[in-house]
Amino acid sequence: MQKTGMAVTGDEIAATGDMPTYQIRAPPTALPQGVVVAASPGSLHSPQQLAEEATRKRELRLMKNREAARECRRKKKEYVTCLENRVAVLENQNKTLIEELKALKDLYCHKAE
DNA sequence: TATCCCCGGCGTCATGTGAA
DNA sequence: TTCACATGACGCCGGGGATA
Repeated sequence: MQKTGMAVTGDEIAATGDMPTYQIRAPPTALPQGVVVAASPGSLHSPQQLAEEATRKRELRLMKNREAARECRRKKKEYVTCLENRVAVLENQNKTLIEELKALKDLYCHKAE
């Protein structure tokens, strides 16, 4: 089973502290190989043809859902990575602010003396 | 080396949701 | 209301580390 390419580059998830705007890929313009477009319902007659049509529809649905599930997992993973990056950024900011506060307190104490 | 356990990825089904 | 798509839940499978 082939893998689809990533829609978002690493740069877009860079730890800037901002939430990235996810780029959703445009839907494929052509059906994958092996998928046969169903004949129009009016051209079906025998029970066998109906059964084949039903099978074709089911396979098409399964294939689309397979792809959708992959894409969904990819996006979820990307989202989690983004959150982890944001956590790291905020932790750094917090550390910096605490140090800054400490420095200001020291300064204030020395001036007060 | 064999076995166990955990984890991540996958396919499928059921269901929610928005658009036509 | 119907349809297509997105996503949560579930079970299965294979890889890799830990242990006897």
